[in-house]
Amino acid sequence: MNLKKTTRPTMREVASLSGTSLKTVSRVFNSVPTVDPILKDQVLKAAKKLNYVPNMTAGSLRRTNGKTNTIGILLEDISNPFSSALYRVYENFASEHGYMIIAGSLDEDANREIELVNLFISRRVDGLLIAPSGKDHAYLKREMRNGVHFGFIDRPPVNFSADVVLSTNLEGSFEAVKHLISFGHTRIAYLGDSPDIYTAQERYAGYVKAMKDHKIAIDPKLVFKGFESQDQAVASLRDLLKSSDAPTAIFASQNLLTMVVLKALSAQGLQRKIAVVGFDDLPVSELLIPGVTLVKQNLAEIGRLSIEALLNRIDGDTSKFATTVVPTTLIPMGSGEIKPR
Amino acid sequence: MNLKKTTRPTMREVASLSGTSLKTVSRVFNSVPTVDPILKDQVLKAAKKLNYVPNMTAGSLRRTNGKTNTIGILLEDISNPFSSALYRVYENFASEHGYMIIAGSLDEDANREIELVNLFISRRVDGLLIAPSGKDHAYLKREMRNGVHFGFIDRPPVNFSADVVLSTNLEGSFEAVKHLISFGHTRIAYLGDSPDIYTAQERYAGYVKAMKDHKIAIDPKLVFKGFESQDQAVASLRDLLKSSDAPTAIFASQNLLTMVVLKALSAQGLQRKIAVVGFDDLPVSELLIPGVTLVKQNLAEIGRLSIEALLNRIDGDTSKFATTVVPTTLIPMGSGEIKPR
DNA sequence: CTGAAAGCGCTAACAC
DNA sequence: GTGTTAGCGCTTTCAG
Repeated sequence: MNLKKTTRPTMREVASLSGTSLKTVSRVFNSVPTVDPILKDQVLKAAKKLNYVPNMTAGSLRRTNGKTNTIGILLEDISNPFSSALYRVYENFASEHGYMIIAGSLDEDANREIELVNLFISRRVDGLLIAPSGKDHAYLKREMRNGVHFGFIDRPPVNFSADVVLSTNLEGSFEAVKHLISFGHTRIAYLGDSPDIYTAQERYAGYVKAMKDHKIAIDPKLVFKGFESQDQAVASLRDLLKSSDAPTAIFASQNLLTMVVLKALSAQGLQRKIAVVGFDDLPVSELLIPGVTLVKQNLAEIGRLSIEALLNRIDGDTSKFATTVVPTTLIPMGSGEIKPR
Repeated sequence: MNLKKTTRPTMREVASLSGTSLKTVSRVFNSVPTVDPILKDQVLKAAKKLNYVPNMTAGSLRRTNGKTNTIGILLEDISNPFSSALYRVYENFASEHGYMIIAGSLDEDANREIELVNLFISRRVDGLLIAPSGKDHAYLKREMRNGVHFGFIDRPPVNFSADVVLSTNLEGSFEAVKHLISFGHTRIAYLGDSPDIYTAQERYAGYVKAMKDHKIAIDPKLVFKGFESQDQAVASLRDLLKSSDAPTAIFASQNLLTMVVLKALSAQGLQRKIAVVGFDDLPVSELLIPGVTLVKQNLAEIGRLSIEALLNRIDGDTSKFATTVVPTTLIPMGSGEIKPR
């Protein structure tokens, strides 16, 4: 086996081919204006001939501020539309501002969060944007002291301070349930994730508040938090719909759960009988009959605000940390406007 | 303004705190087995105390093979389910094998492809996996000579040789159209992307072959290639459905187009009258009534095969480049089994 | 089994 | 305006 030393050209080789010095080549590639146009031309020609591409990682090693122009993004699951839409916002923004993104999926695993934070720090990211799975972020304090910048999205950090961008989870749920109540419903089921999860807590609180505000007692038989699996959710819902306790309306506090509800209803031919409002966007919701009334988060705005704040921090902004709340929007499409029988 | 020299600890500091040498610390963090357990312990303690995280980018600078353990992925659009599903396959595989992924979206832009290839090479990726937008990949030859490895997915490269993983585009379309024919259809519309795009060409060829095999003449009025926009597609389709030339079945060769078809049909109450088969998966297709018959690509397999091949190349595999074809699967769900009136 | 010296490709500092 | 020297944080020799 021969050593496979990469034959990729270096700045030094460009320098010697162009008859200039290493430093002049460096100046040319860093767009330093005070370079003789003639030399610059020679350098560029030599670089082209050798197919030279600067080594950014070597550069940032010596660079004063040590910046790598890389930011790490930790999302729930990049294959899910919520995360991938955010990813795309970050990708576009980063690319416009000369940054590169590295991203990873956490899958609600607190250990994975710590692993990926370390992995990304070993690549010396300038900052990290996190939709957290962990329940304690004190471990990030040391990293922050070491110069890494942080921003949180979707859920706030615990035992740690940083910029945060959230949706109006409570208010959005409140609005959804109030919407159902305004059509005459009182038996409104709630489907949500485990109360471990911040957003699930908030959304449940919105449901409770709407019910209380309208003096409607909450029937515990209509409240579901944290199914074990999608199949179990479908089964529970099927049983509920067949029972004499069946609700006349359902609030599904998350897109996968909305899907479960829609499947269960259409399996029993109830999609025009029982009202549904879902939290989060749903692909092709407008193709369904009736259309699905949804409370949508403004992902473009969440993405923009969070990365803007992070890049400002990296650029030296030392103002107080801020929590920004981005409004959700209820969009009536039919399923949420069905009246009780 | 004070210099914000990052105070992040270095190997040297860990060495001096642990009373060992730089090299011993290096050995510990590289899991070299021949280190005195006592020294190792001291090093680990010191590292923990200082919150030391090794700098991988500095390491790969000096490392013999120059490997960065990073691979770049160029996809069509990470916010689209096809790309994000692939991304997730790569993320998992890479993470299991000690690699990191950096990814970007091309949006059918050939220049963006070149830009991102250069950007990723400036980060010294070990290899690049590309779902290409460009129509000429001769420019990659120099990079390959410089030691970068390449793999292509979804579409083959042009004027360049590398490993390729494709779906059975032609065969999948052929099967879809044959399926419609078997239910008695002869007026079958084709909706596809611009023939510039490899997959669109292949899928159209599958349509043509199925029609020819069954001696059905193709009516040019039923063939649509490359709409300008989604709105234009909806409008064209609406006009067609109202005209006397209306088809009895539609083959939509891509998921966005399938959505357009379903919208147009449901707007006119035709979803139970006109048969539809779509290429590619469609989120929540099973919620629709009727269910949507689809030709699905095996993304998990495409992802696995392509990254496996790439990592093998990086590890020194110099065997002949291979093109691997992954079968599609037709899944009857209702919409494709409607008979002509 | 351990450590000192050299140097990866680049930028910073300071001459010239 | 340009070049030289040093050195970023690490791994590689190679000598102990």
